[in-house]
Formats: sequence, C-alpha cells, structure tokens
Amino acid sequence: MALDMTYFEEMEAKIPKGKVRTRFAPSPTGYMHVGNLRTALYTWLIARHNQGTFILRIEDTDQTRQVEGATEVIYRTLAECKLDHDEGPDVGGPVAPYIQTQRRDTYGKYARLLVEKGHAYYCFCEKTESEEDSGEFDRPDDPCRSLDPQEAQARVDAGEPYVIRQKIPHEGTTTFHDAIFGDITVENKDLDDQVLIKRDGLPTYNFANVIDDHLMGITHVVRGSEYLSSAPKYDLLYQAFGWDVPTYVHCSPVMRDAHNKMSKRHGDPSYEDLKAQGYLTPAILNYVALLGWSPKGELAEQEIFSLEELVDAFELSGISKSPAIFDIEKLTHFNALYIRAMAPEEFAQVAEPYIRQSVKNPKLNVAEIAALLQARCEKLTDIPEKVDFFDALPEYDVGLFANKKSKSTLDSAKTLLSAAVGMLANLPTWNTDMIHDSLVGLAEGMGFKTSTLMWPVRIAAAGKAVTPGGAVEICHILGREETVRRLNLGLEKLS
RNA sequence: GGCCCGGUGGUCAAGCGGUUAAGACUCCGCCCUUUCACGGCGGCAACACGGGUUCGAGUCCCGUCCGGGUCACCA
Repeated sequence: MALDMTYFEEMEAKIPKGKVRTRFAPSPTGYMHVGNLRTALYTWLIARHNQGTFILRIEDTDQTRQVEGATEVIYRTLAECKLDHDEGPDVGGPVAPYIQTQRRDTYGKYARLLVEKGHAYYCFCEKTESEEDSGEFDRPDDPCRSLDPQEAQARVDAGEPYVIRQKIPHEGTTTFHDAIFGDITVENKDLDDQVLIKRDGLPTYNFANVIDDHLMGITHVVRGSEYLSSAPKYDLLYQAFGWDVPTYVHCSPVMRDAHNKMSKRHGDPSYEDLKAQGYLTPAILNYVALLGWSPKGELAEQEIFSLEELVDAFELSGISKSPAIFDIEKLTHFNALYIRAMAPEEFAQVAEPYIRQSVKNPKLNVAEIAALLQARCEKLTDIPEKVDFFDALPEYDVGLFANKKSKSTLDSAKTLLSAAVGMLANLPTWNTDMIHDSLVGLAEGMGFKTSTLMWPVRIAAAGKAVTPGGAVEICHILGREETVRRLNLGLEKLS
C-alpha cells in the first residue's frame, strides 16, 4: 500500500511560519512540581519576549500513567500564574488537535514515511526487558534492521505485532546545537535504534515530540537537561525528514539538595502545596524564574520582577548550565517582600481568612489587625498564631511583667498598670492617638521611661511577650471595655 | 561501566584575560524603637585540585577529583 503524499503536503501547509512559537508539553501524570512550573514559565517567557505564540500540548501517550484530574491541575496552575496559552486543547488553534492521543494516526503515517525513506524499520522482536547484566555494554545488532523491506511489509500485512525503530547510522558523528550548552557532538555508534512506534501503535515520547514540534511549527524546544542525551537522535530524525531543527533550550534541573531533584516522592512541594503553605503566586513565580536564570547587564542586581518585567528582561543567555537548589528560605524572603509591597487593603483582603482562623470575635477589626501583620509575616500561614490573643487572653505567668530591656520590674509594673487602668477607663475618646499620647504623658509624669509603662500594659493586654503591634494598637483593637478588663486581670496577678 | 554535561561563599548568583571577586538569602553585631517585626548601617564567608598558554587566568587548554544526566515498547 502506497503512502498518500498529499496528506503530508496538507499537514505541511498548515504549519504557521515566521513567528516564535513555543510549547509547554506536560504529560498529565501528576501535579505541577516546581521544575515543571519553571519550564512552563521559561517557555512562556520566550514566546512573550519575542511577541510569539505560546501553545499548550498534552502528552498522554503513556496509557499506563494517566492520572485523573491531572490536566485540570495544569490548566488551573497556568491560569493562576497568568501563563496564558494562545493555542491548546481548550482553545483550539490552526494545528489542532493538541492532545497526542488524538493525533495517533499522524504518528503512524510519518513513521511509515520514514520506513519508506529507509530511516526506520519494522522490528518483530519480542519485547526486550532491560537487561540487568551490567557487564555487557555492546548491544547486539537488531536482526530486523537488515530484514528485506518486502518481507517485513508482508509480515506487517499478515498482522504480526511490531514496533518501528529508527535506523541510526553506525558510522560518523552527529552534532547538535543547544542554546544553553552550545554544540555537542556524539558518535553515532553510541546511539541506539530507538523505538518510534510502540507495539500498541502509539508513538514514544521522543517520536511524538519531533512530529508534533515540527507540525506545530515550534521554534524553541524548552525541556529538562535529562533530554540532552536523546537530542542527537532528534537531529537525525529531523534530518531524515528533511526538516529544520528547532532551537533546543535544555534547562538543568531544580534540585532539593546537592544530589536529588525536587520530587513528589521526597515530599517536595508542588505549586499548589506552596500556595497552601501561604506563599503568593507572584512571589513563587519571581523566585522560580531566578532559579537557573539571571538577568544581564543593568538588571543583574535586580531580584524583584513582575511577570511583565520578566517578559522584557528574559534572555536565553541568562539561563544557567548547572542545577540550582531550591531554597525555601529565600522563597520565604521573596514572599515577605511581596506581602510588604501589597496595598494595605489588598493585604487585608488576602489576610482576612487567616486572621479569622483564630480571631472569631466579629467586633474585632480585621483591617486594623491586618495592618499590624503586614510587616510581620513572611507567609500567610504565619498569621493565625500571631493574633490568637485578640480572641482569648492566654494563660501567662506574672514573671512576664519583668523585662530588663524595658526596665520593667514587678513593682513598677504594678504601679504603672494601676495608673494606666484608671486613666484609660476615663479617656474621652478611644482612638490610637489619644491612647498613645495619654500613656506617654502618664509615664513622663510619673518619671518613667515610656517603654517601662508600655511593657506591662502590652503584657496585660496580650498575655504574651511577643506580639504584632505595640500596647497602643492592641488596646485600641481590643476596645476600651476589654482592655480595662484585661489590665485589671493583670493587676490581680501582680497583687 | 560507556557516552554527555556541570563545578564562584552554606544557598541563588554577577563575572566573558587585568575588579579591593558584585548583589541577594541565611547567620552575627550595631542603630531605630513601645515587645517583635519593618527600615538603616556594618560584619563573617567563595573561584574543587594539579599542570600548561599568557606580561597577566575564576575567565582559555589538558589532566585529576567530585557531582549530575543517560544508556526503556516512561515521559
């Protein structure tokens, strides 16, 4: 049966040309780990930096590893991160479909084309299990490689199971170019005749990639450096078809420590985990962008980048060759910076649910509490334990009233607290300025340092040594009645 | 084991033949201060090792060591 060449011509005619086109091509096998997110980000940045097109393609050729809901996580993550795609399964596009299992026929046709051209062959050998004998490194030549094409075709027509393998030259070398690593040359004899079409008729990852990347007009192939060693086989495939080779962008992995990649297995956080841990999406993206990439020139010292700024600044030459260890402490620092940079109202909004986890009393002003928190939390999840005392005065020891830095002793605390209660109970207006000025005035009038008075007031009001905000803010938030009640309780302790 | 890639402070990193080897995180000290933070100032700390090339090498070459990847009908 002869191949229908018009099919290939039609496919070829659909390929968009002239613009940068990149693709994020996850396999729906799990969740978005940090390395994945970074790959998506870099891929998107290359497209946007060059006013190009960003495509989402789902690589689901492994039937045995489908995970339910995995594609939804991908869509959701990209959307939350604002890594919008121009083409994809959900939005369509000129080279649809964008799900590999729906392109099944295409791969078979191209594989047969390759067989016809003499760059691939049918192989009828039994499934080879990975041979454990590590002593032997010379792979025996596949007998099917030299089978007569007529005979092979006859066996295929007879329904015998087969795979299609790439026929790689035994002689010579192959040199491919990578935007990060430069030119890399390998001996062809070190390359094996990899499977292109599996026994189940579906393509292998490597083959599907080449076909789809070409047919979708992809100009920059961004992927992990673990694919570096299969890149020469890709080049050979492109050559066999007579196609232009895209620009390879191989990125070194994001590591959990010096020896291991980030992985679900080790319990390393995914994007969603990080969010649940109180990290902000823009902070995560900003940090992840800098893990393995750094800006050049003028911008070399800048660390804080919005997505828009990244689009401007992103250059392939800034991508690092060596792996980068994910440092949660530095991410935390970025997160803190992002929190502090938020408008107060915006922060109050995102902080509210966390504040309400421990502050149930509806009379307490959330915005006011949030204002105390903004410079004092690095993650949103830090919030609940910091503000629990607003709802309920914790048990505390009378010894807390003594503090040498504030020059507060149990005696001074008793004297000052007593005076403070009386004064606060009769303040004409309950606002922070009034509370502040009268407290400061009181201390001065009694010949004490301000801090010597503020310390016991705050301890009595909050019941803990470390609090967000000072005595004045805490008293104001609690309200006069509750403040007076708590201060009197403190006085009792001191008696 | 073969092949490929990498190696600047604990971490992220700038550096592109001549620099006192940036900057950030962490840690420490000081200042500010109403506790804690924030903010400001200062400090500790690095070119894996050995040979070349060169007037001069973190920067170029070779070797060693260390680390990673790959050698699937997984991606």
